[in-house]
Amino acid sequence: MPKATVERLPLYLQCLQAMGDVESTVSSEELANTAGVNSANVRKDLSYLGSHGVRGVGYNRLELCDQLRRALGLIEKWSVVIVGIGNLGSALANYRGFDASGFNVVGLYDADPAKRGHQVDGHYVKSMDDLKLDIKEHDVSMAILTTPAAAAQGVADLLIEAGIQSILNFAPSLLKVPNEINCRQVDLATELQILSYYQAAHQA
Amino acid sequence: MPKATVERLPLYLQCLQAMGDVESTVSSEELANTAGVNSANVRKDLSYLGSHGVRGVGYNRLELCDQLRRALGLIEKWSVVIVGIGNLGSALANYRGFDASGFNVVGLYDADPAKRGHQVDGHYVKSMDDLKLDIKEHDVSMAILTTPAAAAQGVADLLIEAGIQSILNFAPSLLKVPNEINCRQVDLATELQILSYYQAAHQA
DNA sequence: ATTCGCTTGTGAAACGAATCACGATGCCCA
DNA sequence: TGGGCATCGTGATTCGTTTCACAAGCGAAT
Repeated sequence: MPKATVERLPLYLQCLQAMGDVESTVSSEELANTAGVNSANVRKDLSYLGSHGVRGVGYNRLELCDQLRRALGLIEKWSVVIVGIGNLGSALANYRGFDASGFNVVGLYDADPAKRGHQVDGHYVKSMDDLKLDIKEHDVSMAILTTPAAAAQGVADLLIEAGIQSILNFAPSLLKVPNEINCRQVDLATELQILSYYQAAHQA
Repeated sequence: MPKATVERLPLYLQCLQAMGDVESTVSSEELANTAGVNSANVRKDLSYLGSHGVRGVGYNRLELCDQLRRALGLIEKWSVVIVGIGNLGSALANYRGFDASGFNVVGLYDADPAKRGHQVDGHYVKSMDDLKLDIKEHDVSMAILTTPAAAAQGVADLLIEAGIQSILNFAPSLLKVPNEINCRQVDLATELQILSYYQAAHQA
């Protein structure tokens, strides 16, 4: 499945869920409009799912949701840890959107002893020493990294050693990870900078 | 300038800044390694800046930083408002990375009266009623949206009416905006879902 | 002054993704 | 039962981006 397609599947899922229960069937055209893409693109994307829409009618909404969830691996509930419980880490720990889509935050960790014992969203913040054992014990495969940039690589190495397979990194620093580890970088300042470019260009 | 290039410029800037003051000159190869891209790609990207590296030597690090900042429009200091002061909004208000790259958070707004008067990072949370006037008065051109999904479109419309030109939207809902408005969508759950896909695929 | 090694800048080629265009197909209704 | 309409699935095309490959240029050393 093309990378570009994979990155659109969550969008489709979101759009379908937002449609409410009114419509039992959607056309590629409809979905394309709400998702802001070309309808042929939608059809091609969905065709990778082995999805079978019905010609003349469209796709069954609930069935399509199901297929998307299955394709995205959202059938199983993934366990996630968050490392770095600053402002952003706390916010993510409290974020309800994760649970809603099949992710289960099972532990919060921070290197700063002052943070320990504090409770965030019903979880006690634990020490980095607990990290490795917890990951192995609870079969955690995903981690969210919200440490300062300087600490990110070290923590990533630790996580990988403990058996983590996917990392979502919010620290503004590029991680060096082995090929078999999935890693995505989200940088808030970067996003603003991109906007800044277009805005500056627009004014010129 | 190609879209793909624009999205890499902040990365280059980040890499160059992280290099410390040791090196006064960098080759495309070096920068490519730290940024995780192909060196020819780096050179082509930089060539759009009208940058002139020196053959046999490389690029002057500081000069290149400067050129990147100029290209990205980071010379002028942008004023930013944050709307929706929940967990994520508060975290972003406290985030130091924005100031560091030329953005200045000038106001926080929330529809919930219970939030008013609370202070976050030295700013009082204000009412939505103040939003429009503040934007016009202080010539604010960028907004960060961290409201619940259901409120996002309404707030976006309000912001645009008030003269905002760029929106960074963290709400998990796609915004309909006029063409001339720059809008970027960052969805945390989406990111995890993409990771989920690759991880599930990897295990199969 | 000449040679050598390194690095840039860029045309050309390869690749991947988006879009177009249309045949194929299923549903509804007369 | 047949015709018409709506929509899918997909080959062909176009577009944008990445990568390759190499000539041109600069600096250092001899």
